[in-house]
Amino acid sequence: MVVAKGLIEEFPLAPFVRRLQLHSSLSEADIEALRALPCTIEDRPKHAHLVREGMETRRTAILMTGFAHRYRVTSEGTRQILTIYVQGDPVDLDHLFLPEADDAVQTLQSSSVAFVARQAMRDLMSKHRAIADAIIRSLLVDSSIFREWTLNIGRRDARKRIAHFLCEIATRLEAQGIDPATSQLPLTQDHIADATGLTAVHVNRTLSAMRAEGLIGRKGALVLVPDGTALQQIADFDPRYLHIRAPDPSSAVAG
Amino acid sequence: MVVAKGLIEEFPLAPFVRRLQLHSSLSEADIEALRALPCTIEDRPKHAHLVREGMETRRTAILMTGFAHRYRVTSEGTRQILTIYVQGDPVDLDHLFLPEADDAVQTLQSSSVAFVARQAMRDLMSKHRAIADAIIRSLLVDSSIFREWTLNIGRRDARKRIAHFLCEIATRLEAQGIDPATSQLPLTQDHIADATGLTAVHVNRTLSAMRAEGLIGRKGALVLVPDGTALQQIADFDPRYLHIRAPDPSSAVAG
DNA sequence: CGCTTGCTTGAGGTACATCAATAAGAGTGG
DNA sequence: CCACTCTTATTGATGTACCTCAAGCAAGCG
Repeated sequence: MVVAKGLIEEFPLAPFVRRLQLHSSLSEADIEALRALPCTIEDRPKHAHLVREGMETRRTAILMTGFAHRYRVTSEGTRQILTIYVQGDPVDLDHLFLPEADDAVQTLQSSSVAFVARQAMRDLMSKHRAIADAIIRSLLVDSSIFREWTLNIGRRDARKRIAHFLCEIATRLEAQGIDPATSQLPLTQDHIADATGLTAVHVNRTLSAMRAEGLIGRKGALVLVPDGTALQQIADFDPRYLHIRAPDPSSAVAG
Repeated sequence: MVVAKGLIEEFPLAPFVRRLQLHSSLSEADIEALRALPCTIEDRPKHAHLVREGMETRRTAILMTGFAHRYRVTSEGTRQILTIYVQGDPVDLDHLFLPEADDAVQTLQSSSVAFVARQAMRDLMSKHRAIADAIIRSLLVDSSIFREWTLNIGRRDARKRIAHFLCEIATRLEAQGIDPATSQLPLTQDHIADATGLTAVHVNRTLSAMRAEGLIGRKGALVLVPDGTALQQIADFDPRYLHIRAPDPSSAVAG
């Protein structure tokens, strides 16, 4: 049975499907199977933990709206943010295959989260080869992003690091159909510091300088500038590591 | 047909199987299938590229002996080493699922490499669920290691960073049945610098200090100290992120 | 041997951290 | 709608871990 476009828009996991389609092409049958995947949508407040270190989980979480971040903490208590999750991102696919979580995932603002039973997801993967591949590809892209962060923190100065970090988020939001120039990022300067391996004070000074040059938007709430070309140049940003493929018109989920 | 232990020792991909068993348990049938997997073993000299950025590959490489590293380079030409590969590590499983390589992999010393046709590996995965799971788990563990490097570089000082880096390699070598105290690591101080986000000069000074304290072995060729407990304490090293499970006696490949 | 590659050491500079205080929002309850 | 509190942003002064440049040395290797 073919599903009309209008209907597809409605189904709960649509942002997730869109996310998978960023890297993989799915047939109508695959999409239909994802549509039928049982899940529960729950709202979570700001700063809620979706995953905690050492936790064992029976279900896997997918971010439907809002933002979250994954982090680890040193024995001295300093935090390193490891990645930012945006709409449509599965946040803990690791748990489908690894027995215990090695880091924590926390919402950045009140968010809506889809939970899928671990076994249901695995069954789906074994029944639909293309979905299994799409999920593996999703893991690999995440992995590529982690590596880019290592490069970013290890080999770029504060200005470039922050610029690169912002470029990545903007690009990923855009790929998910969200305009980064209008949507405020719920990131404090502390978050940016912990994501880039800097201190909040230094992030503040660097951001001020960048704002003065018009590289990023207004003070207070962080807003990205409409045309990020200048920012990308500073950041040495090459989006290839995100592996976002040209949109495939034949299997579009979003209008 | 059951394979005698003695025979298993012989087969070419044994180090790879041992590596998979670090995280997954495989049945005799699975091991037999891996044993039958067609591959060619080739020797590569020091500094040979196994993967190059942008390259498209029909076959996937597994390190049988020796060492290699994965790296990226900024537009300014600075290098960041992203991970070290040791005996048994598959170095480019990404290519099984992603069309193009986003970083380069280079040997650190003359090494022996097994090449498996991309399609053969994928066929094996679809026929043997446990092997597919083992490979996915392998990807996830790699991913966890990348994240730990981000934490290491982002939130620890030079001394701890280097200590942590060395602890990781020692632990991974040990898990593969190699004694890190006797095997010399073919790492220059340049490599350590690029892996930890430091400069070679600073690595040199930090290593000297650590040697003076007896934390690591002799000058010249880098050798790890037999008992790395002190090093681990300094490094804030908790091996859980490596996800090495207790060895499973029922399916041991190595004696 | 000379040449290359990697290690070592010194002097001086700087990008970032730390500490500390103030200001500005943003939410909350009365 | 104000007063209160808590969080986040801002700014200044000072410190330091690490970088840069530069030179000398040791050792492997053709």
